[in-house]
Amino acid sequence: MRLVIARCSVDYAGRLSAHLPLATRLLVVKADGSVLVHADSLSYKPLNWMSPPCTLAVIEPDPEQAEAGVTAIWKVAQAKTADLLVISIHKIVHDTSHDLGVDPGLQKDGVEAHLQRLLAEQIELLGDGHRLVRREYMTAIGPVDILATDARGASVAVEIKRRGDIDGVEQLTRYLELMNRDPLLAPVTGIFAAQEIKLQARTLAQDRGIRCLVLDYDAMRGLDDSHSRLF
Amino acid sequence: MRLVIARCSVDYAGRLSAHLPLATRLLVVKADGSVLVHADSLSYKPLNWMSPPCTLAVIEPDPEQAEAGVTAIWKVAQAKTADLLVISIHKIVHDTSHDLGVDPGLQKDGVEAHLQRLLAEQIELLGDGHRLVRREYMTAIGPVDILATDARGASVAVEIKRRGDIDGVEQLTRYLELMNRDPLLAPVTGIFAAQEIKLQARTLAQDRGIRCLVLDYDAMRGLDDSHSRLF
DNA sequence: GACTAAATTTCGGTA
DNA sequence: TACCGAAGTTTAGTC
Repeated sequence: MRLVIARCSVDYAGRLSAHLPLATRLLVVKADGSVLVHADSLSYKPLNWMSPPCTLAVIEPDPEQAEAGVTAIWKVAQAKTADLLVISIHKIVHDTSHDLGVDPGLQKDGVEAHLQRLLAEQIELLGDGHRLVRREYMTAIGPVDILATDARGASVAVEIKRRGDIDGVEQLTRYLELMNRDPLLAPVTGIFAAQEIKLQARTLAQDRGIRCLVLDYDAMRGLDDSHSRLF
Repeated sequence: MRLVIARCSVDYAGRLSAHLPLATRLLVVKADGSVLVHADSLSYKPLNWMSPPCTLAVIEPDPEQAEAGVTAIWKVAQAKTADLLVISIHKIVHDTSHDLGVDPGLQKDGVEAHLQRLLAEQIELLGDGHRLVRREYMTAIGPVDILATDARGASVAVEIKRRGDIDGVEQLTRYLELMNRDPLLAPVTGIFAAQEIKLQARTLAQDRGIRCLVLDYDAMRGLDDSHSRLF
């Protein structure tokens, strides 16, 4: 990610035409090539931007532009459409680059990861006497969201979804088949936990002996002490 | 505007709850207090943000949080609603502040400023023999968008709007009254130019002897050589 | 100032 | 993959 603070004017031509007069603004060039133009106030939305995929070309100003004080021109072109963003830079005040790496669980994370953490903390929601073994229990075909034990000490594998669909039941079924081959774990029973469980998924789960558990996100959030400690 | 690159986790509670796991991200604190959390990819939209009016408080982590590696906690609270954004900072990689000043014509500008520039370049659109005197001609009550002369050398004041409304006619009327008191300028006639002129505005203008001119933005843009030079 | 409709809408889920 | 609808919607224009 490259951060530039520069005195510049901006022209955008695409689905609409827009022009921003000369002023000092923040220019952000992200790793995927997208460009954001931000002012120092008014909302989270950039004044102008270019969405990926796009390419940035830095070109020299022509004599007339140079005469007007332009030191460099950034041309940001959309790869798929004809959209074009032109930033005429007069003076660069700040220019740094940073390697941020890939953001983890960018969208997958959110409610589902939160639900997993909450259920791990409130493991008794699975039933009296249940105890947490660990979250993200690794198997050969991927991590099981939660591994626990029931009141009798038998293993319980929990698959968590925001919306409980057939796919989730199939996924849990694969885990259970694999885990039940492990003599140290077997017998392993399954719990399919979600905020909302579709009828087809519920039917399939019950047919396979998998218990269904509907999670009340708001109630769980209210009980979460680490949450109430933060807020 | 303050730019911080930090390894952090983020929690938001408001109209929804969201959690972002630990990762390196860009934090932008704008002059109006608003805060943006950006990742290094995927769209112009921040991962999380807080809209103004809001207040930022930096607090010390409690022992348990410090043990987990948290060095500082930013609490960003919305002034009007109960929305709260909590950024748990583990490590600050970069931290700079910059005075950007107020962005000029933030929304007023856009098409209108572009129209003004285009009309100044294509002053013959006012009629044969017209010549540009200057843009943003200063008067005691504010700048007239364009001052020109007609074929006979008489002064012409032009008020430009994107959408021609009653207000714009009133504004031009005030300028004309003032300018016609100046013996060096008088007599000054008025032209009300806009992409679209409302019937009421047109009627009022004609009643006051002000000529109406509908501008074809796309056609003017196509004729603008500085525009075709940029794009 | 409240309401309505568009947005360079974006973003997610569903068929 | 295309369509449909919500969004922490935001934003601009109308009444």
